[in-house]
Amino acid sequence: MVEELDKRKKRILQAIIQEHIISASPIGSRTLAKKYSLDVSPATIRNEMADLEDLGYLEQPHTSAGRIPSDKGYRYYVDELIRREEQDVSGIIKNIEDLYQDLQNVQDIISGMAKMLSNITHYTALVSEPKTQVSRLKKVEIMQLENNSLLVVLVTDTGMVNNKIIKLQQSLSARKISYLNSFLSDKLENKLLSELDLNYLNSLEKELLAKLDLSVDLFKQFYNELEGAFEPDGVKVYLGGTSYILEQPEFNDLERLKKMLKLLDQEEMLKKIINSISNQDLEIKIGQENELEDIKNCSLVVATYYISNRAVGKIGVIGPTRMEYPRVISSVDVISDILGNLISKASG
Amino acid sequence: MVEELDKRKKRILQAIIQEHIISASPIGSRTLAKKYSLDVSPATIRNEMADLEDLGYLEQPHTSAGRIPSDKGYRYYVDELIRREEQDVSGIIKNIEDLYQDLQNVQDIISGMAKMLSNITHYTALVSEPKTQVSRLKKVEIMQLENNSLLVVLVTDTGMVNNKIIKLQQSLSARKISYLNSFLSDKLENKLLSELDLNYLNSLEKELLAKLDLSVDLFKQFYNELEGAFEPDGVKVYLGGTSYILEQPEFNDLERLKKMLKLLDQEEMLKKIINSISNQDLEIKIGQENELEDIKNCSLVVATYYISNRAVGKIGVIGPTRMEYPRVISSVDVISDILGNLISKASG
DNA sequence: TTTTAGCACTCGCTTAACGAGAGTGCTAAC
DNA sequence: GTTAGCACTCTCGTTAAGCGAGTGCTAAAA
Repeated sequence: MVEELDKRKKRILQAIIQEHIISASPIGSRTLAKKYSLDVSPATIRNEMADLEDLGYLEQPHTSAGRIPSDKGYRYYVDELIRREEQDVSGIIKNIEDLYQDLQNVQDIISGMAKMLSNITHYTALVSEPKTQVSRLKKVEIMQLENNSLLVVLVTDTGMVNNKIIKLQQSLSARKISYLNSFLSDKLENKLLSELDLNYLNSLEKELLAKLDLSVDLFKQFYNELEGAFEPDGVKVYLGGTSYILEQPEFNDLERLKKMLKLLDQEEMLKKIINSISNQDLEIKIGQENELEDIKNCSLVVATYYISNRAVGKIGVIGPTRMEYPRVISSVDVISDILGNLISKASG
Repeated sequence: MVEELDKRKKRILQAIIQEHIISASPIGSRTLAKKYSLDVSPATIRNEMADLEDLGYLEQPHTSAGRIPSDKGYRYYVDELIRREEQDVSGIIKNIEDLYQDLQNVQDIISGMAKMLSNITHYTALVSEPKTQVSRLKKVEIMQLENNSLLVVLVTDTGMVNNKIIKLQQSLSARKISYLNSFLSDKLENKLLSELDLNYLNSLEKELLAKLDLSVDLFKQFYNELEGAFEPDGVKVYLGGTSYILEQPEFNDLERLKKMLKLLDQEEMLKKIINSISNQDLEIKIGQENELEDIKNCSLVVATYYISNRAVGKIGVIGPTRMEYPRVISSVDVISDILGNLISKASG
């Protein structure tokens, strides 16, 4: 399927894609001959272009228009024609990490990085929260707010803090609360959240009720929260720079624009999108390569970010297939690193 | 300025507005005569329409088009021509409160209500978090996470919970932490957040350092958080149903749509919008009545919501001046009540 | 005095026609 | 294998014509 192209074909394919990325319109043989020193006449280029079209790398919107790259063309470009390290964004970006140093709340860091990534790339950015399944519970604490309301605080080692106010019929003595805290700390802390399943929690409930005279109510609410707060599907997805899609000429069509914006408005959809990406360090999905019907005319560039060597979340951008891949790839790469670092530092 | 209109003029104005709200296009005399039983000929209606235009209630996009309502026309409609209680949405909405009963996190309640309001009205909804200045600090608690990191939890009586992980050079003994907690509880809890100014905090710092051997670091970080978390401008604004503006024909113009979406993409702007609304129970701003240049072609319907009788936040919708005012007004009214109730219960 | 019928006129919108421009594919010569 | 030349195709922007909805005015009717 992936034929080896001769040097001139490569050169021409690359030139067409680069030109198309800039102009967003079909590229003709004359333009190409003028702007790139290919040392052959337009007629020759035309022949080569016809070949590239036969091979599936180019498409013709209609007879007598120039050519545009196909998904396969972009794929070849990304895999073979660009050097990944080419772009040196690191210099510009180096100080971002310092800039965001004092954001110590994970949510703020994530939404900050979503904005940052979209600003750098000028595409819409997507970031998922750290996955809960691979997180450990670092701290469980119950505090009394008023006589019959408690605050439950849960902290994971990925820095996610979750809190809920629980209301009770009865009030609890300070002694009971303190017992409860040490009991829960003992049983829950440093456990993987995936270990805290219904079975385990039920057994805890029994054990606890045997020792302490408590309303069933409390524990039920408590583990509702635990389950709810950290359920796999509950992982939020943050968006940055939605309005950048407005700058893309491919969305000048009102219908397409509407479709896209509606899509980004549904959180369910964002979750699906980001979950459709495998756990590679950096994955690129071009057009039809996407499983989801609605984004088959888009490209995704998504990296996995790490907290203490665990792959916990994803960060990337979504845009038209005509995307500035080299710049975007470097940016996503760098920002994903920074994101991991910032969260690691913040969550100590 | 607000002339009294005779009965027929009122009737005609109302008919034009109602018709325009449905059709989104200029209304002519013939249409009006056909659809509404006004018992006069189109010619008569034309004369009346010309009068209404002279008085400023109607506008003509161009000669030989029908009339559309002016801002003044809508204002008259809202003030004089609709009965506020007319719409009975309460029935449909009654069970929303039950539905959301178990959402006990204030942020979730707010974003849930933003979505709900936008779904009911089919306009974009805006909701601001409870203002911090009028909130009391209900609970301050510092917990040890690891040797040199602490978790600070702040809870207000409006149910807002704020947490931050603080890193220190030294580690603190359990005794010190417990002392710190009772000290801070004593000095900070049940105070209005507006009272906790720099002066007060500085005096606390002195007092504390005198009694306890602490790194200056800790307290500095602590009150950075306190200041930061609850600063007036920090109040977030939640959006719901951005994509509903796509359904409005007035935004079928790509340029206008872009402008609007960019606007809603900037949180700063949303804050300005919602802060431009006075503290009335229900305020309606029609087109030019808005101070902000960018939304002079939009209408806002915004209600204040209350927690234990304090006006703490705002909830409303933004849409084209051609808005279904009666339905929107009732909806905003009802939902603002529900929002207040839900938060009160959750933070109770 | 108010209402109405009649009518000429205006304006926006849609459709069709047309020409310019860009680009192609093919053929034949280099 | 490469290139010049050329007829052909297709899009896009502009112009013109026709339609439809609606108006304002006048003069007659109520």
